Amino acid sequence: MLRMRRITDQAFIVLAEMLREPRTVTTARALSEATGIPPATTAKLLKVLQRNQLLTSTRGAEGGYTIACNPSETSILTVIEAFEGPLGLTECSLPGLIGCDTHDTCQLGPRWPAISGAVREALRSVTLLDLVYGSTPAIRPSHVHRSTAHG
Amino acid sequence: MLRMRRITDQAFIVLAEMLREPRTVTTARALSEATGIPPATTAKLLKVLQRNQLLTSTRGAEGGYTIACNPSETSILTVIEAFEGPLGLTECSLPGLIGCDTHDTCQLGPRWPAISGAVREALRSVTLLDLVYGSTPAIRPSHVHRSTAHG
DNA sequence: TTCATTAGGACCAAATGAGTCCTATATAGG
DNA sequence: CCTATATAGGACTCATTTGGTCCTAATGAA
Repeated sequence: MLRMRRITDQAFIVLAEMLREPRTVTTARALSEATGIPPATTAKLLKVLQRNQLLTSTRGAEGGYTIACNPSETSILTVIEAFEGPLGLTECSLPGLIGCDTHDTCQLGPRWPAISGAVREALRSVTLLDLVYGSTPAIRPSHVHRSTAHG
Repeated sequence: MLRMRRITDQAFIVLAEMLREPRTVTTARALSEATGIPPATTAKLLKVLQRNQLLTSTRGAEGGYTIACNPSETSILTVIEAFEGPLGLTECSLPGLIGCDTHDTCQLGPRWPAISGAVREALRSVTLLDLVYGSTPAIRPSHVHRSTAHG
């Protein structure tokens, strides 16, 4: 399903903080203090990022976390899917899922994957670097409407 | 926040069912039976659609619901926002919201709205008609990758 | 050995969500 | 005017999810 929980949001905040000094080893505690996110939550979220190869970790004294990915090549979709699982708009559109409860009666099977694909693409087109230092517009103007809705 | 609950999914199923015979008045009960969605849930969801001007309702005997929008001009974003509220990727990016808890420390304020905009645009580009009878590709090929992820 | 630090769970309380149900209101038809 | 049929709008319940905490094991530097 299409969702983004608070912890994913917090992961971006932590990543943004880490990207201020890439290559540096930072402890969970330090990141918690820098961002204001509760220590235990910060620790939990860092483990997820580590398990998904976005960070490397070193245990023990002088240990901590380091950015393990190239921020200009890592899309925010990667981060989102690390926390939320594969992004689909509905249960039906999840890859590998054959059918949901109402699958036999429902009419809208075939289109969802295309729509999910479009959303996925929008998220894939934004890198971590864009997110933090939004210099290059990774999103082409034609996709972004600055007009009415979120003015 | 970015999310889509089951009830929104079910709303699309109900809408798809109604679109088979636009202009017809259908009762909640009939729609429930046709789709397999529990009657009370169907009723609830129809009320939301009605309140958002996507359907018109007639009370009393011979009453029911009718499609009130042009399916080829109504985007699925309209339906999603009817149920989920304004679509934003994070709390920060919600229009009108000044700041979240971590706002002062967090680095990624300015970019979120653009990203949300891109997702919103992807959803806005698909109409109800596309969804049900997916004839015209409302999503331009460049946005839809058919390749790896949801094969 | 000791202390700092991550790994990986189990655990809990609060919030959220799906689904139900009840009462009020409106309408067609006899 | 009465009755049966529908929607309107909530309140309510139960299960699940989620944010957050905590505990124990493993690891590494000094």
